[in-house]
Amino acid sequence: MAQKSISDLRARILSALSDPTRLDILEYLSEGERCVCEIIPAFDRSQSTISKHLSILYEAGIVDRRIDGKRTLYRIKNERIFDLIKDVDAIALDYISELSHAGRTLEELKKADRPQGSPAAVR
Amino acid sequence: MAQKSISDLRARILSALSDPTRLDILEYLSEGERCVCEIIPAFDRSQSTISKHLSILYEAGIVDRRIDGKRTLYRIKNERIFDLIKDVDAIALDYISELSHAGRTLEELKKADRPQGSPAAVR
DNA sequence: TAAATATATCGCTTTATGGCGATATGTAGT
DNA sequence: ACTACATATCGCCATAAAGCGATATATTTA
Repeated sequence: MAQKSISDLRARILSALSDPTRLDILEYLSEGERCVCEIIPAFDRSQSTISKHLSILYEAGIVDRRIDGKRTLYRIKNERIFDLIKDVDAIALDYISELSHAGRTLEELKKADRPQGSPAAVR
Repeated sequence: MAQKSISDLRARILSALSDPTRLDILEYLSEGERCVCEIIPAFDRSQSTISKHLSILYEAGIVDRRIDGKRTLYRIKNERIFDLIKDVDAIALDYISELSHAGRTLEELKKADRPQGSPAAVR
């Protein structure tokens, strides 16, 4: 059988994190458990695309899910994912300060980049 | 112009990290600055492939490089990359313990997965 | 049980990625 | 200037990934 190295495992998790939409979904889920029906309208992507992204995050062990009636609820599995993202930002900051990206700071980028609407009640 | 979000920037860095060979290169560089001519023989990949991987790490702002005579020396730019990898491991550990991957632990995987030779002096 | 709702999966297209050998570029030594 | 060495880049191929609409599956409500 194919020997799976720790680097393969790490790369699998990091691949799951290497997409902007999935990173946005994780930030969205940082506010708490949400059903797919709430996540879809918060992003400018088709239902099938969002479902796929959620599956990828699930299979990488980054989020967990449970079924409640006809809904499926997703949640962050390990809060440490946000520490990881902070480390990414620290590296991004090096990058930005170096290139002086039109004077934009990481904070400015953060503000300019929220998903299209906050979690709303779903009846 | 295309608006670059913080998620795009994060994804760019995370994409650079989402390959096992590049992760191995980073571990190799954790021991200190190394020239390409040392890195190549430590990995089972062609010269062009290693050079490409190094460029990807460089362009993502993860490693830095300097030219010394006919050599190019690469080094880790921000040690925080290793904190990031520790966070990945914490998530990987969840994943492993859950699936009980044939009883293998992360530590066992680490031991089984070293590059093929330690940095050696290059004259 | 029929209709509505929620989600996952399939099939497809387009684009990105990793790999390689060959070639180009640049530096050092002869 | 010529040769060897070190590294980057090019062109190509094979595979993976992201996107979508259509369809399948499961659950609730009528």
